[in-house]
Amino acid sequence: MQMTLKRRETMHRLCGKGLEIFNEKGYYNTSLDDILNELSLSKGAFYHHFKSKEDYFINIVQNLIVQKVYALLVEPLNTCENPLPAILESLENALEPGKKNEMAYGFMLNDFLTEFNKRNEEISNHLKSILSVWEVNLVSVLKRGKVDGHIARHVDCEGAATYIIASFLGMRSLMMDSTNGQLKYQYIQQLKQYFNAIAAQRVAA
Amino acid sequence: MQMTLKRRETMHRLCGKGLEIFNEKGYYNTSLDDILNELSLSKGAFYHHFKSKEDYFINIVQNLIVQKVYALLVEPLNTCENPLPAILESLENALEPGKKNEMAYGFMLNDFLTEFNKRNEEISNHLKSILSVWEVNLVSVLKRGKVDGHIARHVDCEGAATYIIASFLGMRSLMMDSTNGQLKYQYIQQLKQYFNAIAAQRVAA
DNA sequence: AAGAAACCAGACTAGTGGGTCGGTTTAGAG
DNA sequence: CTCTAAACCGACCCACTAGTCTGGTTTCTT
Repeated sequence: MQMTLKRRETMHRLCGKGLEIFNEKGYYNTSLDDILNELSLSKGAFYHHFKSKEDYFINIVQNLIVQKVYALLVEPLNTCENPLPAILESLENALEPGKKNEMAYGFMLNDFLTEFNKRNEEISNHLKSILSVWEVNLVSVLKRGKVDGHIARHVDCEGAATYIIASFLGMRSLMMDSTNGQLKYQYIQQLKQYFNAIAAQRVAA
Repeated sequence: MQMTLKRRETMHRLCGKGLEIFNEKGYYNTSLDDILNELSLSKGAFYHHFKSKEDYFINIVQNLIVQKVYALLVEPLNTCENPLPAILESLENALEPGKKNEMAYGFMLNDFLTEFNKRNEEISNHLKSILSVWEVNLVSVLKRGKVDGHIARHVDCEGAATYIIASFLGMRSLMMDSTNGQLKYQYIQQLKQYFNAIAAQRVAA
């Protein structure tokens, strides 16, 4: 099955570079040749592995993007401590500029969501389902926090999750330009204020 | 100078319909013919009035979009009361589905911002400057609220403004699909929580 | 060794969409 | 009524890009 290995390797290279360039320039503003030239591959190679540009991108979404969201935004939530600081840390980390040349700034979710929204329903649905996974996990973690007495009982966990996601996506829109260092700091600070408001009151005595 | 009137009228029709369709389908996903057909105008007519598609859109931004942002998000802030409810109301109103067929959902700012971000720096800058106007006004209103004792003294007004804008932009991303009625409600509720956190404590007695 | 299957090169097709250009209509001034 | 200039028309041009096709090369199987 050596051929399968070769296949996997080429597809992997294609997906990796694809995500990189799509993230950089946007999906519709990137031609296949842009990617192919960069990898010294040809149209023939590409269409041997993927049946269309759309199929290709869905592949990228379901492999690479899903993984990233899990690693950055879902798994860090599973600490047994107070969920609020855990959420805060995951968001802060996700907004971090990429180490070295890697994907930066909580990457792309908002960008792709917006780009495909009015253009390609199928891809749009894939992306939304990723968001949905994140949301579900956020909600469940918040609810657990309520049970554990870290979050006030009156809090609407679904609403809170939606709100957190919205603010995060919005920050990505604002951080697109260069002057960003303090934006992230400001965001985290204000989020803390909000978290204070939904945290259980620690009544001393 | 009747000709100038004719000119203005045609340009006005073009801009209005343009904003409508661009908002609906996105700028790059809308061809000039899409708009021209709708108005029964020709390429020739278009290029008689605008020097390019880009020039055309900048025109739309600087006339129509600026106006809408002012009307919906800036002017409502100028009440002499507590700024927090005023902000809340302006956001709620801006997220309202358009009456009749008008532009809906706090319209387009986030969408266009994202669409042009990696594509057209000039337009991108125009849009950012609109955001900036909103931000400046938010900050000044917040600061006034601090002076008037409605907002806690420790609050970072710039940070708060950024945060409010981010959450608003993010909501737009989330509200793109159909199931939205309660999203807005959730958002407003959570925003209230946040506002509670930054409001001056009313110590009774 | 030979044949098949996977892999890849690159010219070509077809469709799209921004922008151009010469000609035609319209409307207001004299 | 004429004459001019602005407004407008629409066929055409050109650059770009997703996707196809043919043919060649490598790699595995038997």
